[in-house]
Amino acid sequence: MPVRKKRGRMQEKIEQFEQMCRAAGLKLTPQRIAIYTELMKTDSHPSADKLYGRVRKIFPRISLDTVNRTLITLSQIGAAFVVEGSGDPKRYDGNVETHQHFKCVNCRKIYDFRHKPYDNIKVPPSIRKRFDVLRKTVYLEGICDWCRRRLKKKVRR
Amino acid sequence: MPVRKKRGRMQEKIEQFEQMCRAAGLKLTPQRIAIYTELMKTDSHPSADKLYGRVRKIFPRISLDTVNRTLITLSQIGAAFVVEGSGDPKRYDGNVETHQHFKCVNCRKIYDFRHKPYDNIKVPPSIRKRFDVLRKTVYLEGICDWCRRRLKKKVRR
DNA sequence: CTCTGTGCAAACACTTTGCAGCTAA
DNA sequence: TTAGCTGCAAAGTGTTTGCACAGAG
Repeated sequence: MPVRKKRGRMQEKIEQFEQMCRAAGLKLTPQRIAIYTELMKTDSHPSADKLYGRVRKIFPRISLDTVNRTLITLSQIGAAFVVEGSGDPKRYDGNVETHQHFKCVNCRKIYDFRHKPYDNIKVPPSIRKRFDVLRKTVYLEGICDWCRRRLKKKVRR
Repeated sequence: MPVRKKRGRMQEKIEQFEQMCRAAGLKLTPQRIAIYTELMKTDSHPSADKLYGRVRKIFPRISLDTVNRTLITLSQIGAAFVVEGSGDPKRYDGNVETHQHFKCVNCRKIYDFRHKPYDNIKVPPSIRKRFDVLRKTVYLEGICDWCRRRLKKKVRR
């Protein structure tokens, strides 16, 4: 894979990102672009702090807060997302029988559900060979009925 | 459902728990049993702090640290588990195309993978009716090959 | 009696918020 | 010009650790 092509793809992504920002009425600050670029350059699912370390090499005066706020913004416009579940304090489940979770991103409540077809999800061989899989689950995220009703009432923020 | 039966099931669970503790060489302290009991009484996936609040009604002198440590112990012997992903700082993913995650519980690294059959997971109607599902994914957890090799070397801690 | 488990206190890690000044549009 | 964004500082929230004593086995 020629470097040429790689650089081209990144350029393309950044242009798309700029469009997303404009569409959402967001300003294109150099910090924002730098954070987005660094996030796109890795597949290691970095935390805000990790990214901060990388972006700082280019922008020594950037603050961690900006990184944090920018990442929240990115996930709001769909340019990135928060890895499932991360960011919550540890939560425990005493039900060790097979079941799945739906988590409301608004109120953070977790609803249990059981759906038979999910019980027998097959782990692909490529994974099974490389890793010891201890747990597998289907994870759904969204807005729960209770929040949906509440959010509708205060439509215009 | 008669109270009789409910109490019976709880009793049964606690006895099983006591056996698990003995099998693991753990002492049966009243605090441990109280924490386990409270966790079993709910399906709300409480955090350590939430449980602390409840257990304290019975054990006013218990400390939050004990609750934290006990919950870790419970998940180590398989009497409970940590809800997927929770407990990590927020981590971000810039790859918005469909893919899945495997997370190593030891080093916390998250590996991307793509498994076509997982792309078209059908959300059960009961969920679709109640909730707005914004994201669905299969989540795998275990030990990665790198950690497995390292862990084997220091077998007897 | 012994060694695990507990409570306390302090340190640590991560995130959020308010504010004043800066800057992209 | 001006709304949105940034950097700084401080506070908030959750977790971890070291230590001395207590209590289960």
